[in-house]
Amino acid sequence: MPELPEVETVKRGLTPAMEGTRITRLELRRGDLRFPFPDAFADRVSGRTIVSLGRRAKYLLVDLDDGNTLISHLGMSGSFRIEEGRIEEGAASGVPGEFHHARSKDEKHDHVVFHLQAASGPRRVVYNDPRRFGFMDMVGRADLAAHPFFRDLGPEPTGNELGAAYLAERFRDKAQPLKSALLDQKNIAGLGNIYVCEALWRAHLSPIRAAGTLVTATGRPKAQLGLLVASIRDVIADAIAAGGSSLRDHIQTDGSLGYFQHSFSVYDRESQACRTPGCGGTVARIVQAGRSTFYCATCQK
DNA sequence: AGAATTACCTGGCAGC
DNA sequence: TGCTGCCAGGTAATTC
Repeated sequence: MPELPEVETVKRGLTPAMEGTRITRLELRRGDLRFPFPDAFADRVSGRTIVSLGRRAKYLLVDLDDGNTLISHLGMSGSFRIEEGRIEEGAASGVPGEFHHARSKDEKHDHVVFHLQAASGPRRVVYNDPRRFGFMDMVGRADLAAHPFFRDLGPEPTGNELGAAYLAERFRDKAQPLKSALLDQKNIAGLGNIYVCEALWRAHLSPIRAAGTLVTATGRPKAQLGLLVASIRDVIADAIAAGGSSLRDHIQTDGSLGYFQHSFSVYDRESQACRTPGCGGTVARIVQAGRSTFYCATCQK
C-alpha cells in the first residue's frame, strides 16, 4: 500500500517519462475516483506542459506550466503505468503518429490516461486504481499549502523539521497510543500502517504505550523519543532506497509503478519469531483503531 | 476540541 | 465448485 516511500518511488519513476512533456489530452474514463474530479479537469490539463514532479506526504504533485499543480493520491490500490507509443510501419491500420499499444488485461480499472507528446514520440501514462480510494485535484501552486489536504499536515519524516523536540511538543500529556499518534498526519506526514509498525519495532517501543510517556514532566524529549525519531528516519530512508533499487526492474517488466512488496521486520509477520537479535519473542497482531498492529511484546516496551 | 469510529471500494482468500 | 463473508488500508465524515 502506497505510503511515503512508495509515492516517492512512483515520483522518481514517472519523472523521466513526464517532465518536460506536453499533455496533449487528459482522458477521464469516469467522472470520479473516490471524489469527483474538479470542474473542467480534463480541459484545464489538456494542452499543458509538465514543468516538474514533486511529492508531499503521500501526495504526488505535478506542476504544470500555467501555474497549477495537479494533485494525485494513490489511495491504497492506485498505480501508474508508462506505455511507449509505437508508430505502425507500412500498415493500413496504422495512422502515422497515432498511439498503438497492446491492451492490458486490467484495463477496466484504468481510470485516467495522460496522453503525452514526448521528444521520442507519443506516450501514455495510465492511472489504474481497482479500489478507487485514490483521488485527484488541482490547485494554483501558491495555494497548495492552504489546500485542505495540506493545511494540517505535519513535517516530512525525511526533513530537518522533524526532531525529538518537535515531537515532544506534539506528544506532551497525550494518552493516545504511539501507534495512533504516529499514524496521525498532523504529527508526521506520510507514515502509514506498515512503516509505523516497522519504526516502533526498530525503536523497541510498544504501539500501545501512551505517546506522552516519551516526554518528561517539563516537556523535554526522553532519550527513547530521540531513538524513535531516528528509527522513523531510518525506516523511511531504507524503504526509499529499496524502492529505488527495485524501480528499474519494475518498469522493465510491465511499466507499472506503484505498490511493490518490501521485506518487513514485523509487519504481516504474526506468530513468527521476532527478528530483534537475542529477543526470542514472537510477533503478535492486535487491532488498534480498527487497524492491524504487528509488534513484539517481548522487546517493545 | 479532540479522539474514536465508520464509510468508501473491490480483489483475494478462507471456510463451508 | 461456487458461494458467502471478511479483510486490507488512507482519508473524510460522522459520532462520541
